[in-house]
Amino acid sequence: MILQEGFVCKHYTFVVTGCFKMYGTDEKGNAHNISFAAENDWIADLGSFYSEKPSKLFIEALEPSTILQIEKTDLLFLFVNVTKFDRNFRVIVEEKLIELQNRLLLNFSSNTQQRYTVFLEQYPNLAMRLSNVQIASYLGVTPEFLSKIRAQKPSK
Amino acid sequence: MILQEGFVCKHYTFVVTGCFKMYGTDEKGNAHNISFAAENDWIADLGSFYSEKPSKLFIEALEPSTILQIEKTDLLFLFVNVTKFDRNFRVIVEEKLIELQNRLLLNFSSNTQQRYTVFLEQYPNLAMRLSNVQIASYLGVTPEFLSKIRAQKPSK
DNA sequence: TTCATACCTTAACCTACATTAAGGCTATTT
DNA sequence: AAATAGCCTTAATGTAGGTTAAGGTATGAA
Repeated sequence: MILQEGFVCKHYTFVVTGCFKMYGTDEKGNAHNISFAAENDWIADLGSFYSEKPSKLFIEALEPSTILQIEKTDLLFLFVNVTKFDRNFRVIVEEKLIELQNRLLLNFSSNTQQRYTVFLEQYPNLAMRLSNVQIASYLGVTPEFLSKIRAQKPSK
Repeated sequence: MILQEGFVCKHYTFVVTGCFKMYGTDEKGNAHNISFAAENDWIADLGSFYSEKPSKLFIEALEPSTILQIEKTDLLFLFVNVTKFDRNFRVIVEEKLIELQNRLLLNFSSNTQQRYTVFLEQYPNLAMRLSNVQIASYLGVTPEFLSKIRAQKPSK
């Protein structure tokens, strides 16, 4: 667990090996996965990281993992002194924005069956290594309902 | 209408005055608002803009508006030659990512009543100038259901 | 071996929201 | 003044997905 609700997100984390989930909880205590991060991906609650306000999110390992972390002051130093870093982090964040925008649209405009199919196509590696509990939480449905969906599919 | 589904998003658009919506449609033809952009905000389908693939989204004015637009080649020129631009656009995109992430979590973890209340608090200006049809499409519900929600609230 | 824990599935019933259809209000056009 | 077109509302009926509860399976520990 590298970030807990109520604490400030102090690090931008780079995943070397393993896999993490970032999630929030509702008033009933149900967890909702916002995103996953596996090898060579970055993860942080950017809102909390920059504002230094308590986060509403958790970031937690799903497997034994190795990571690299950078603090805000060090990252800001790099942004100011090594211009390439602005570039690289701009591109990283742009990609995440595009991904999230597609996901929001998909959430609005398709049913769980379709969203599950897209997930399997888009992240075959994650689909293999994650439990259906985690995938259901990412799709925004209960594990029970995902199970129903899977039963309907004759597929692989 | 500055972007249509099926066309490549050729410009990053800055809104000087007025208001725009970016939306996608589902197979039944219903529109779903991804985001709004009013004065001093940027809007583009970044996925299409960078990949130069046809967009799945529309960007359309909701009011008579004035805008400034920059093309990809010109923006890339600025990124390479004026280092401040990487910085500024990184920050802009980070803010949008944070906003979208909050919204995704809200969509997962609260009901329409709560999402509507948050929208009113977060964007009081937009709430005033947009029709309920547009707000419903942003919240991900039908105008009929939004109407029911509003009837339950004794509020302003 | 037995027990514990975590995950997956099934099924009956329930709820939030969609769908359809209708009617009213306001603004603009003719 | 009448007609058209958007927008908002109400209400009935329908459906995707949630809830609850139970049982099944795999893994690992004692």
